[in-house]
Amino acid sequence: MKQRVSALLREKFGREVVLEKPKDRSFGHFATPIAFSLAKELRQSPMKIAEELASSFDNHEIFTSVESVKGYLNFRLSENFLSEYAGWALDNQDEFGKQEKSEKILLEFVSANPTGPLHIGHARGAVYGDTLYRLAKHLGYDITAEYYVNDAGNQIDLLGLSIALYARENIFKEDVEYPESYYRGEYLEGLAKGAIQKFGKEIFNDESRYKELALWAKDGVMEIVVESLANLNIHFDTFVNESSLYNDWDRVMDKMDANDKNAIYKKDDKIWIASEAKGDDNDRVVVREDGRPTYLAGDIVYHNQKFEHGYDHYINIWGADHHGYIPRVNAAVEYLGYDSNKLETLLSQMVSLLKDGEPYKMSKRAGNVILMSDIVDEIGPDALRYIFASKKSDTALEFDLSEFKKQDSSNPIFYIQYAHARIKTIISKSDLSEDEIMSASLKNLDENADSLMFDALLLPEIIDDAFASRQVQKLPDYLKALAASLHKFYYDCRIIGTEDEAKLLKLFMLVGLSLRTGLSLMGITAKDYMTKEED
RNA sequence: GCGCUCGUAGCUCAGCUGGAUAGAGCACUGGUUUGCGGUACCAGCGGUCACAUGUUCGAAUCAUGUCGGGCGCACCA
Repeated sequence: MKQRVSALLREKFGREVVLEKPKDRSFGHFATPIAFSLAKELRQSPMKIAEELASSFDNHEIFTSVESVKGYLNFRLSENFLSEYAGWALDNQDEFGKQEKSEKILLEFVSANPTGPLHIGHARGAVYGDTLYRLAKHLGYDITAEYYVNDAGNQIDLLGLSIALYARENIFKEDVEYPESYYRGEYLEGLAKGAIQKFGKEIFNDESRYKELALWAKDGVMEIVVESLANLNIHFDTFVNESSLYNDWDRVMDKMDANDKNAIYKKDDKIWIASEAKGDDNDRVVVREDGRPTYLAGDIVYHNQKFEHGYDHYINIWGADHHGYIPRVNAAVEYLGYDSNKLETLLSQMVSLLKDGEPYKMSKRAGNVILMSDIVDEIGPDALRYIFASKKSDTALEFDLSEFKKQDSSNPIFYIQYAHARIKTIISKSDLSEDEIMSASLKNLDENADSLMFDALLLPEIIDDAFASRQVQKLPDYLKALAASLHKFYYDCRIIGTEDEAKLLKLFMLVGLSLRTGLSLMGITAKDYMTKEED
């Protein structure tokens, strides 16, 4: 809708036109301050220019009126245009808001180490990534969701050690001495018991076998991770194991060297990448004195593999504490001969939780972290997804769990669901059949109904904008506002038994379509009725 | 110290490709249809958009600086 108007104006004026939604709907559906920018070039007052422009739109098929007010140009869409568009949307519900973008995108997110269950910070990146993924799919992008499994390095050794320590202390009741860092948490119990069955209990007393133990256990951890993500309706297309990459390292080094003979050099018996020349603060070690590649080496191979698969665009979602890492990866990408502008790294910031105004306590049982699955148990997957999708991902966030447990309008996810349920309920309450409703005309609506219809039809451009700007929160913001419009309309206007019953119900179906489509893009299933929870 | 980032109502946050009186929820105060789920709706209260300077017809939005908070600054991952 907006694209249509915007394209039309671009053609008419021969330039990009800033199109905005007026704060007050009485000004019209869209507005532009173009006259202000033209004023300087034309050396005329903005008011005069706006008036002239407005009158040039006489008898236009899309607009019923184009008015100039204080230098703004306000457009009101014709009811023909709006009602036809609404009718099309209802006839083609699966197509509503879809586009046919053709880019191939690789989206990497979560990528938490396979050493323990996901915590609340991971959940944010997971929800953010999955929402982007759903938006992109809807827009027609060929997008792949990928999880990078860091199944190599120290943390894997630590996993083996941690399981052994857990088993020796808690199962065999030995006195054990804990090192400075190790993993803790309830999940170790299942792994320890599984390991006894698989290997026998001797393995816990043989340090040389801890690696073997860890390599087996990481798959079990990944199962826990994948399952907890599935509970949030999040799924991945591909998993890439870090451990599988290192045998490609020599080839990748040669590739960088071939592209730029200064890319890789030896110093102090170590191999370095000259990342400083590409904007990093320092050069970085990629192979240690003893020949073991660093983590960065793995990531270089991984990104080389990504680019060799030939996507048009790459998106990484990382925890904000990794932001200092961006320049060195970009440097490597360039040394590999690829355009680092195609690699976009988005950050997901920290989360702190409150419950009834007090800081949420980390549980000892979980290992002094807040487990994602505990929060899901507490407020449900829908509320969790809503919270993380509704806040800008790259700024720190604090939220209170209790707000999302309430069963009333103060809880946004409840509020939106209730709007959808209201629509379903009233339609089932009406004596009219679906055919009768669908054949009604959406013309001659009063101002409030027209406004509601317009709001419902905005969904496609919200989707487009939310993905293009990577600002996923625009979608929940919109849904909340649409739900508010619906509730208000419902309150103000009687529907059943009036002569406009059919057309108003059709309007409601349209609103329901937008709500349902929007929710599904957030990985949330719309409810047809609300049940009151007793606790 | 350097880099990134944030600073908007008592609280949690939107708004930031510069544009018409600065928005929402919570909290607080008061109200609502002899009707479709009051699990809703309305109104009031509350802001020098951290501060300063600059650019502009116009700045919460852009630039520079100051102050304050967070994060990062490994051959860990």
